[in-house]
Amino acid sequence: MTPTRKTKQDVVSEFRCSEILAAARKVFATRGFSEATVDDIALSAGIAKGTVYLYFPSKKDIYLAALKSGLTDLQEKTRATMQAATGIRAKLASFVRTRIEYAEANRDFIKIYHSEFGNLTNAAACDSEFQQLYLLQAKMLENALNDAVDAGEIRRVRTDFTAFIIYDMVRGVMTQRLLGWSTGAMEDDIQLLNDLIWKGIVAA
Amino acid sequence: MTPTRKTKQDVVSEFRCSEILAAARKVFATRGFSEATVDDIALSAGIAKGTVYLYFPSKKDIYLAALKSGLTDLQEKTRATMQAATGIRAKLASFVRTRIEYAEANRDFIKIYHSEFGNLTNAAACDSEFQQLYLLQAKMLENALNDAVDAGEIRRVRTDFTAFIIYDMVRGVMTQRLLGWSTGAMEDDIQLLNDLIWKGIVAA
Amino acid sequence: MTPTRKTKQDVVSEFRCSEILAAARKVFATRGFSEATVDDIALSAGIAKGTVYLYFPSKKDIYLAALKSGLTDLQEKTRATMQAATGIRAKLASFVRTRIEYAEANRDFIKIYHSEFGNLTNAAACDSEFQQLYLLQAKMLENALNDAVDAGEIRRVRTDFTAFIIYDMVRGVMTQRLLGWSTGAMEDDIQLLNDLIWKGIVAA
Amino acid sequence: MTPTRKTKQDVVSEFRCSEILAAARKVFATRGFSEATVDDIALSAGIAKGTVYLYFPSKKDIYLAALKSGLTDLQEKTRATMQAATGIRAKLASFVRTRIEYAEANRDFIKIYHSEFGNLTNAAACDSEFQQLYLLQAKMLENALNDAVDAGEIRRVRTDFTAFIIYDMVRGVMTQRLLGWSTGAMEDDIQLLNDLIWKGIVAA
DNA sequence: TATGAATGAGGGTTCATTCAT
DNA sequence: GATGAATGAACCCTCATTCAT
Repeated sequence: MTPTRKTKQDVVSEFRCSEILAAARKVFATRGFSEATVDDIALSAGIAKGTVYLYFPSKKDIYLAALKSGLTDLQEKTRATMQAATGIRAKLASFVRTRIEYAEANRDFIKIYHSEFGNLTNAAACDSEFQQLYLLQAKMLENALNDAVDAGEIRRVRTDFTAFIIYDMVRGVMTQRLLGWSTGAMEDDIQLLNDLIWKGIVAA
Repeated sequence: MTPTRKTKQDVVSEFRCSEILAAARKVFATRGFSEATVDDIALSAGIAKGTVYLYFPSKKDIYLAALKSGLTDLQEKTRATMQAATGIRAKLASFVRTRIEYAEANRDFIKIYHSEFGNLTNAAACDSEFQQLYLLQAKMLENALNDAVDAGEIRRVRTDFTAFIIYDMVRGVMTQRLLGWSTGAMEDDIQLLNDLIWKGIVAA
Repeated sequence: MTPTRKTKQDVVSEFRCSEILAAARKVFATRGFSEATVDDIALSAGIAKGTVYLYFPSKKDIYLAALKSGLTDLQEKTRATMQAATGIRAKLASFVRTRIEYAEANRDFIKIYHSEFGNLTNAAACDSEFQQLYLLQAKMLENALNDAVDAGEIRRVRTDFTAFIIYDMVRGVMTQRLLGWSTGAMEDDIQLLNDLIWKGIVAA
Repeated sequence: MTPTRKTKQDVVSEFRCSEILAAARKVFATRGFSEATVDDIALSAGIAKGTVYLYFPSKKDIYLAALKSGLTDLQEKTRATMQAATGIRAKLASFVRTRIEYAEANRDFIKIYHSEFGNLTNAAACDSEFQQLYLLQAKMLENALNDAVDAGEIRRVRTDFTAFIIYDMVRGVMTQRLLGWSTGAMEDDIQLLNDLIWKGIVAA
């Protein structure tokens, strides 16, 4: 009936791809790109090495696909929840909560994500599309901040700069929690982070 | 009791080491650890590959030494300026300024530093002493915050958590500037960052 | 005694075989044995890779079959036209014309043929039946030459040696024409080659 | 004294290169390019695989170097003896003798040479400089023939075509002898070949 | 019979490390 | 100490062959 029906082949193929990507995320998260071998990934996915190459043309492509799929997913979830929220305070809270919850549920991806972010200054990454994907994350915040400034909700600040800083605050909390450095419950961390973003360090 | 007088050999040896480390920082910053070769480093240092191994037992050790020396340096400079400052606001401002100025002057090191920080969750880094070195950075902040809370300078917050967040805000600005993403002058960035740390996003 | 009647299966099977061999000749001629993949051949034959293995047990066997079928064909055509000719001069002319025309019409096969001939000294080819097939080609010439010597048509020479040389002269012209190195029309080349075989270089 | 004195390094380096090339010729002659492995060559040269890559950037380059050095050598020897000979008959005899003796003394190289010649029609070889090197061989003959025609020593023929044919006659004899197909002594083969080139098949 | 996804052995190449000079 | 040639382990990727459907 529906014209774009997936064939059984497509379903199997997609399944294999996602299996490989899941295995890849685990391996890359543990070993990093360079230390990970394609054999590791294949083994972890329970398939033979050659099979991996039926679905991805190179190790680098596996890595990028793993990164991109997670990045797109996170990006979309963030966008959706921010859009659903009303007012800058709620929007910022949505940004914070969505991402910290996502990190909790996708630890392997977040490790790769942050690792790659740390390497953003390498020659290899500089001309890649990934800088753009990263910038996009901050841009969402910036747009929300711009609207809030226009609406008089918050004071006038350099919104691009502020957006990055909020982005980094959230990233830092993700890392703390990933490494088990945070002593608090996730809800406490979220609330405190919201608080700091909103009120700053100083006493009210 | 003979004081630890440096022999001429020691001086030459130290000089070679620092030359190699400087070259290594440049190479690692450009290529990343895995893509960098010992030949690259030797070439950049103007010596032969074998000579490198007279001063460092392995490539990994060069990397760690480059990281450690920079980290210790940054740590010490931060500590000193914070100690010289009076009051939490001044201390935080010292933390911010010292680090952002350091990043501006030591771009190669900061690239390695941030790259490694991104990989902190890798198996390789997990059991290393480097987690401790990173934690130490935040600990300085935490201590200052604790003092300030005790003195009633700022409201009572989870100081460990807050310290990390401030640390990450500063790290984020370093990255922005390193990548040329920041549109402002360094002084403006420093001031705005101080402002945001102190007052938060919302209008005062 | 039932004659060897071909079943429908046999016909289909033979057809598939010849299709695969035709595709194989094209691919092997273009890429050479090692660079050609079974996938290339299957694709060129318009069938799936697995299907190839229903008709040939291995890549090497496809190659040998392609070589052998062409070789047998060429051999038979050469034999027939030489037999039909009367007198050594006419027989040699038949040999020359048949082969050069065949090369013109079966470029793919000739490429493989000459390539394999060049590899005749390789360990792989040495113990094969192909040396015999090659020798057979020259043997036809040798027999004709022997008859001519016996009949007093030509002077007494080492006919085995001479046969090889004539064989090589023809092969050389095939190659020239295949590579587009010959500046003349085919008929001119044939005539001149006959001339040189018969009269040698020196002026009559 | 002489400014372009070879350092010891250079001598050792050249020696290694020639050792590797000698080993490569043996291996390539036995197995052919594709079946030969770099390990085979290294083993045959008595060095480690990695060492090969200190002297040649790739397997292909080893092959081409082996081919080129032999080809240049053969070319130069042929040129020199032809130049020293007076009259077309002597020049042709020089061409024949030089090459057949060379083949006898450099069997490994000749195997590669003829194998490569057989592959000349492959896509890979078509745009290479090697076609030119091959053409050069025939060109020497062609020039000599042109001079002879001008001097009235021989009848007027298409000298380019004739040159190729003589070239192929010699090549054929080389192959015969390499394969042990020739029943005669080398001197006999040389004389008979000269004879056939000069007088043709027919009785004088 | 036909398919094409899956396999895994094999090879070219790199590069950290060693060691004779 | 300084050198850089030599080593060989390790890894990415290819592709002939198999086999479940």
